[in-house]
Amino acid sequence: MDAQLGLRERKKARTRRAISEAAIALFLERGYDAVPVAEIAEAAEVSKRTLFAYFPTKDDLVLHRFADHEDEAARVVRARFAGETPLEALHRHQRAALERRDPITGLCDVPAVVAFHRLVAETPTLRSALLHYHARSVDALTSALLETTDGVAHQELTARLGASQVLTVLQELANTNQRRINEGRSADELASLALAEADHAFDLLRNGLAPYA
Amino acid sequence: MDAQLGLRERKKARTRRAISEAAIALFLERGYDAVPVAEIAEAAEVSKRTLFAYFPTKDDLVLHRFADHEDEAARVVRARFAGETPLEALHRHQRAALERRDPITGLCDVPAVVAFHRLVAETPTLRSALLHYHARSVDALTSALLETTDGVAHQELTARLGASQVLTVLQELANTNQRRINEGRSADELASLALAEADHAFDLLRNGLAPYA
DNA sequence: GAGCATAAGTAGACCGAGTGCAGAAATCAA
DNA sequence: TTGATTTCTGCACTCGGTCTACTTATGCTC
Repeated sequence: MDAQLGLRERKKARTRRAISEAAIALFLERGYDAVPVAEIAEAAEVSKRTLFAYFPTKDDLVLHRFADHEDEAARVVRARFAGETPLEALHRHQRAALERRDPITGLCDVPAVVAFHRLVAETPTLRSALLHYHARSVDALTSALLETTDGVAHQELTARLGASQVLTVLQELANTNQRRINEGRSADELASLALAEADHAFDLLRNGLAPYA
Repeated sequence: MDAQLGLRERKKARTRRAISEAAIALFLERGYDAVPVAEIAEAAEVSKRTLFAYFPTKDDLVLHRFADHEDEAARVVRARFAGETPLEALHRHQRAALERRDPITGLCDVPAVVAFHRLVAETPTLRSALLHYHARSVDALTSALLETTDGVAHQELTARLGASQVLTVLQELANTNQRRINEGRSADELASLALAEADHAFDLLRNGLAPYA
C-alpha cells in the first residue's frame, strides 16, 4: 500500500511517524510538561515549524492516536444487524472489544499501552484535551442515532442525550478498567469483572437508573 | 456583611471584581482571543502578576462564575426531602430553576446573561475549559449518590455512571435552551417546551433509553 | 500613634507554545 | 532539464504564565 503513494506522500508519512514517536518516547521518559516541543523537533530532525505543520498542537502529538476511534460508536450503530437495536449493537461491540483486550476499553495490560494510558491519565492537559475528542464522538453518534428513529417525541434532544449517555458510560468503564490495570492487576484476571460491569452499565442505559429513581 | 471584613479583605474583593469586570467587558467587546491579559491588567489598574494572583488562568477570568454551581447537584441530592429519590429531587430542582429562569438552565433572556453565555459558547478555549468544572461536578455528585445507596451491585461504578449521566443531561438541556435563546426567542415563549424537555430527559434517566433499546 | 511583622502588589526578565514571513530545498510533471 | 508547486527552514514575534527581588500597604501590639 505504501508503494502506491508517491515519494512525497511516503516521506510525509515517515516524518509524521518520526515526530510522533520521538515525542511519545520523550514524554514517557521525562513527562509531558518537562519536554519542550523544540526538543522533540530536534530529536525528530525537523524544525519546530514543521512539527506544527504535522500536529496542530503539542497535545495532538499524543492524542492523535485517539482520532481513529472518534466515530467508532457511530459506525457500530450504522453497521448493526437487522433487527438489532442501537444499544444492543453497542453492547455487543463493547463485549467483543473487552474479549479481545482492545486498548480502548482500558482492559489491556500490554506494557506499552499501559504506559501510554498512564501518561494521558497523569497529565491534566492531556486529560482535558481528550474531552474534545469525546465531544466529537457525541456529535457523530448523535447523527447515527437520529437515523434510527422517526417520529419520536423530542427526537433531536433524545438522540443527543442518548449519545452523550452511551459515550459517557463507555468512557467511565474504560477509566475504571484502566485504573485497576494501573494498580498492577492483569487484564485476564479482570476480564470477567469488566464484562459484568459492562453488562450492568448497559442495563442501566436500557432500563434506567433504578438505584436512584 | 462587608463591614465585618477588614480593610484588607474588602480591598481584595474589590480588586477581584475590578479585574473580572474589566476582563468580561473587554472580552464581550472584542472577543476572548483578541484581548491579551496584559491589557486587562492595565484596564483594572493592577500588574499582570497580580491578575494571576487572583485568577490562575485567563480562562478563570470568565469561568469563575461557574464555580459556585460546581456542587449544586450534589447539594440537591443531600438536601432532598424524606422519601424523595435522588432523581426526583434533581428533577424538581431543575423544574424550579427553569421556572425562575435561572441562568444555569440556559433559559434566561436577560441581555447581559445572553451575551455572557454566547461568549462562552463561541470561544472554543472556554468551552473546553468548562468541561473541567463538569468533571468536578461529577465527582461531587458521585459521592452524594454513594451516600444514598447501600449494598447495590457495582456500587461505585453505578454512582459514577449515574452522576455522569445526570450532569450530562442537565448540560445538554442547558445547551438546547441557550441555543434557542441565541436564535432570538424569549425565555417565556420557550418555557413550556423547556419544561417538557426536562421532563422527557428525566424520564429517560428513570426508565432508560427506550427509543434505542 | 509608632513600629514592626506580614500580606499584597510591582517591575521586568524569563520560558514555552504557537504563528507569520521570506526564502531555500525538494518533488513532480513535462 | 526546466519550471511550477509543495514542503521545509530559520528567525523574529506574540501571548500566557512564572520567577525573583523589591516596594508598599495593612493590621497588630505596646
